[in-house]
Amino acid sequence: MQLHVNARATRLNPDRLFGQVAHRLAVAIITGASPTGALLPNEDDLRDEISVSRTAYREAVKFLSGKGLVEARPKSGTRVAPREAWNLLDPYVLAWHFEADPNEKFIRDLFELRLFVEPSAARLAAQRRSDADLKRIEAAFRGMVENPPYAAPTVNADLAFHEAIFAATRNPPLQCLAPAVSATIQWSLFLKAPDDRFFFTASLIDHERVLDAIVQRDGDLAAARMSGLVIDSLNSTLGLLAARVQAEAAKSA
Amino acid sequence: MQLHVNARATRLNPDRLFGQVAHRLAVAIITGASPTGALLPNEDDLRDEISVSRTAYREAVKFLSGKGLVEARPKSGTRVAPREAWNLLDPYVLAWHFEADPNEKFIRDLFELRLFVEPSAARLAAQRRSDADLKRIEAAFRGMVENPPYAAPTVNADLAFHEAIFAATRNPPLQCLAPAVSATIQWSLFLKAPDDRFFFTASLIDHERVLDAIVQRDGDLAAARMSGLVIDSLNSTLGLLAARVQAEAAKSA
DNA sequence: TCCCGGATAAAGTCATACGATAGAAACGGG
DNA sequence: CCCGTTTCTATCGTATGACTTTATCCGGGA
Repeated sequence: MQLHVNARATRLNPDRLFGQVAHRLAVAIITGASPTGALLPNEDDLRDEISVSRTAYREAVKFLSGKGLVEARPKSGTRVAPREAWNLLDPYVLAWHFEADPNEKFIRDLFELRLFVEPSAARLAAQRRSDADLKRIEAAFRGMVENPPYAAPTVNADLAFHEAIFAATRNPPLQCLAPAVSATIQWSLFLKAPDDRFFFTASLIDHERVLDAIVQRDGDLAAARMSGLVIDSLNSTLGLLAARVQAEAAKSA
Repeated sequence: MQLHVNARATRLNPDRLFGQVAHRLAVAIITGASPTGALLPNEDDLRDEISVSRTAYREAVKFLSGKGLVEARPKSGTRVAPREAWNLLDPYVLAWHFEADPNEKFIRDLFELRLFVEPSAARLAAQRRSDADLKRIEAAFRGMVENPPYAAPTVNADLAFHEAIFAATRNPPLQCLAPAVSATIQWSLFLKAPDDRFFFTASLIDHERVLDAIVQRDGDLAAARMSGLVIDSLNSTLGLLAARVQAEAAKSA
């Protein structure tokens, strides 16, 4: 599974060897191909499997250990950490999930988190936004309107819209949740049939209503409308997931 | 500044050399001693400052780059990344902040985030908790009651209480915010005069009321009471911060 | 049976070398 | 004198082999 759109720099530079190794290991872990507790290929044995030096391999492991994906201990080896230890909100970890099949529970959980956070973020944005913030949000919205539905620039504008709202909250830790929101949006658009105009139009209206509330500096209204947006997006995404599951069941039957 | 309590394993093993280097660099970055865009000590020059091989140094940099603290590019050097790129919700990044002076804005921002998230988490916990979840939450509460105020076991029990609530939500991405909540608690207790019994008793009552709502499986009540708990904690912490600032101003005058 | 200590395997650290690349400086043409 | 091109060089990236440290395992002795 490959995502065609990837707005932020949440992807390791593929030119770098260590990045390729990290990506490979991470995807194996997240998809479950390497289950919890599994030993990673021994640092020496690994040279046989993929031709890469210990240096590059070790740097990749260090990178992953910082995200809680692996644990290395002398003598016992380097093992896949239990999922509870993973930093699921890390931008890289979120991005690596796109390489795996869609996990309905995970996507629901992300939407649930989003539903808790993003309306509050919209409230703060409405209250605290500067004119520059507003310009940025408006520009993103215009990008959604003026480009063809589901095209790459449109998706990027959608992501930029939500990111701009987070930026307007002036709360850096809160802003760190923007990648999680982006992930739900990308999942939603990834699952969608690219000719589904109905949802796109509805989504556009949802966005416009949020923007309007932020223009008015009406925090409560912005929060309420953002809730509506997220719920609409969740419902349509869950519908798509169900359809996908059904289609796959029919195909294998 | 040194925090005496550190419940989770959010601290790099200090026995490992690479961990010491990473810690040192991270603290320098977070305190602002190494400002944005500053070049990190050259990989070769660094050997003069602290006697460490390139290997250990590079692994430390890789570790930090995964958290957005630094950016390494061939030739141009390894530079401190802009703060917007930092993953402020990463457990390590949160922990490293304790090595710097308290940053009021940052602590306020964390509390703000907590106020958005934790009441919702409490609601879910009340709705979804298993008996085992409840046992865990109750055990943590007992740990707060039965140990002396502000002692290490008490603090750990406090952290465990909130972590258990997150665990009961059955939402792994949401659980990843537990370290951020823990950080606010640790800041609050760090700033507090260790003989302040008044706040401790009030906090205990707040916790008991939340626990009671979870026992009753009353989601709305749990959310409301958790809001109260967080707000009480925020207010007392801000008071302590103000007192601290005042004391320092008086001392320097 | 339990405890202690050595063997051992794996990660951790070091030193060195070479390759690749982007920026800087030197150079040359207009 | 200015600007584009070339060359140079500093710095990161990768590779390799040796040595150190650490934790587990296992066997011997009390």
